[in-house]
Amino acid sequence: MQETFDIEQAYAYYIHRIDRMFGIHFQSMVSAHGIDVTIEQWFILSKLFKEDGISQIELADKIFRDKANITRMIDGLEKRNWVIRKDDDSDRRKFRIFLTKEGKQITSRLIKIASEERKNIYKGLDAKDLVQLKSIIETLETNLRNSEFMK
Amino acid sequence: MQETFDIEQAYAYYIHRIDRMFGIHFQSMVSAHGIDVTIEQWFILSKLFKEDGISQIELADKIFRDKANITRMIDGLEKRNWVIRKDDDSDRRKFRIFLTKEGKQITSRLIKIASEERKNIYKGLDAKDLVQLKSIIETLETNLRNSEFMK
DNA sequence: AAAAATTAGTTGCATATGTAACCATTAAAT
DNA sequence: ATTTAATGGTTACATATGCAACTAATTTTT
Repeated sequence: MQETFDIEQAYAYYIHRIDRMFGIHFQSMVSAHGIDVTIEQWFILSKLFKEDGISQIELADKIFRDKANITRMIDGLEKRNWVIRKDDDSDRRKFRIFLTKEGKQITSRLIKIASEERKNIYKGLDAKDLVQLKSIIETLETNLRNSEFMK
Repeated sequence: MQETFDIEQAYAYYIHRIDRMFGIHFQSMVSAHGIDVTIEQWFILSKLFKEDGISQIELADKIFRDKANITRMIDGLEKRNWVIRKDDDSDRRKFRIFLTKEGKQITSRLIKIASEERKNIYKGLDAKDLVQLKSIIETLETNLRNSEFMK
């Protein structure tokens, strides 16, 4: 068993590779349109596009980065005037993050760019495949979350 | 179309999340065994365990990082006496990377640790699921590689 | 109601990363 | 055979990241 272990059989490895490819592909794709955004900034922007006014902790949960990182990403987005922090009325520890007008514009552009490229990226995969992929990943997420090693 | 865009439907997002969970889970798992290794170092070690003596460029391709990063990772592994660089006889630009005795020992331990935890992580997934996951990811990889945005 | 514990967010520091420029060697073009 | 281009690897520098310590506000405990 141990002697025949093969990293090529390990899904974490495949997932890691494809994740890195997605990141590089995304950045190159948007930069071809003259936009400078990382894939994680894009995740944040599109989250906010869907649901404005969420807190930094909620964002941290969604993209699975720690809150220190979210602070710095929001700093960057705020510096570009794409998002704005507003105080939460009911809890003065919190901020609620909103897209500005410019933020909405750039996110719209990104959505258009990403949607068009999807045709190419998902070529050869049908709806059923994608449903299955999502379901498998959700199972993996659940198992990882329940692992004794995830706190 | 654009108005109904939803990041939750984007597979890059799911893949990114699960990748980060895998990374954190791995590190916490091995550190519970008193070992300090990142998941990427683990990828390199297990590659070498399977096929000793490959070059840095080959490693860079396999884990999809640039060669500058591989230089630094190999530096780190060499500093711990887990791997060793040897000159390539037929091409004096190249190194061939080998596991040392200690490197093989630690990799054996890691293989044992990872194999045991796999039962938990893949719980609820059968062989067919995993074959399908791999096949879908391979299609995505091919499509990304063929994209105009990947050079 | 005071003390203790949690929570949301920020900051500092040490380390990791991406990019581009660089060396040395090998391969290709002329 | 000499120049030119490409390849494998390293280095420098600016930026990004993970972690732990910290502040301020809120909740829980007593």
